[in-house]
Amino acid sequence: MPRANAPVSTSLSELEGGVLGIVATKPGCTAHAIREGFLRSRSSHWSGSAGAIYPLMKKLVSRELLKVEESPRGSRVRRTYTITAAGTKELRRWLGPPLAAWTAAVTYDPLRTRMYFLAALSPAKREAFLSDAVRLLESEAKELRRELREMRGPDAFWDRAAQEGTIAITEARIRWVRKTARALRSR
Amino acid sequence: MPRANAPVSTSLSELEGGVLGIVATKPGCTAHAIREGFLRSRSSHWSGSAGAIYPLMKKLVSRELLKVEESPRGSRVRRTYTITAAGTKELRRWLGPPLAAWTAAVTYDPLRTRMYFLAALSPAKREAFLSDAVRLLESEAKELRRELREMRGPDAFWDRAAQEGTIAITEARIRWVRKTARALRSR
DNA sequence: TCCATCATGTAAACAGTTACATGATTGC
DNA sequence: GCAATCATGTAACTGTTTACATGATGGA
Repeated sequence: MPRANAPVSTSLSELEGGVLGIVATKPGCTAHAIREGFLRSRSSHWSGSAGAIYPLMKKLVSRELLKVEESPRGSRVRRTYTITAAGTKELRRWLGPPLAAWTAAVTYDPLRTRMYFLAALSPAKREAFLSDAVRLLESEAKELRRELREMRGPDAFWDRAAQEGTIAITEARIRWVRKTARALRSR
Repeated sequence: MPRANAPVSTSLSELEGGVLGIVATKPGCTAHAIREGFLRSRSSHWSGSAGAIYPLMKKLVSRELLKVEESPRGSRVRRTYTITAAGTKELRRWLGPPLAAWTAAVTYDPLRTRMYFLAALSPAKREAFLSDAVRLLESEAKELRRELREMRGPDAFWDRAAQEGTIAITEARIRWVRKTARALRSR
């Protein structure tokens, strides 16, 4: 049985919340611009694939969380999006407070997942794994710091705050891998 | 057109690598036991749903990365798994070195995702968001430290190392949110 | 005898990726 | 005129979740 038209208040998924947030901060943006944001992001979590974004925009419009303005562009249409009052309400609900406990839970880290199983490698490979990890993390941190330096102006307060989070966590990962390497050598 | 039987060397997905690693460290385990591990884990990344694990075990057996032993249990069969030589090889390849750059990339953090959009909240709600986040992160850290204390013995070296990673990152998140709250107040 | 736990699985739905396909606009 | 970029979309596929369904074993 298909669910009745627009169940109104199923809570937002992470991608939906993120897209709604982007539109809220960049009113009048296109789906393409939203994609670009995901594509440029250093997080590998979402690809920003067209197949994810375009259908999602339609869905958010049909749920009346976004409104769309269509301007003709030859045989095509250019669509720009703005958040509605209902959309802002849903965005705020998604943001919290209150925050769901899982939002603070341990996050997925492919390096950590692999760490559990390093016993399967030879001692030499383990060392190489750890130094490889440090090298990659350091280049990541460097790039993140460079990005931070380019975020200027009072409007960028929350962007900078978030970026400082990525840096803090990357630096914590570096210290952690280094510490593990030391512990391994002095075992 | 279905792809030709067992393409042998498509590289492992994260879940496949993880399952292979678990079987390598717990030879003779059941699919059920692997599920339990995911279900108990504090990371919300995988649910450990039966619909993910059971078909995956079959796939890994058909790729000859795992071998299965079947023992009758009434009208059912109990299946225990062991890693094969080919499985160990694939596991090592998945673990690295060399590590792919994306394994060190910024990880997904629902708190950070929300942080980008806090301008959409009232000042009071922002403060509440941040203190809520700290509270949740601290209870997470406490639980993680408790788990660490229970990991004893020389066999648990890598489990402890990974757990120390979760703690280090959670503590970094706490400092980051606290710092953001301070910056916000003195803006 | 009954309950908790161990154990195995499937079917439908869903979210997101990959790969493809196309057109419009702007600047050189 | 041509290339880069802006822009919109679809179809097939894949990997997961959700929800359901069932049976065996061991201990109180």
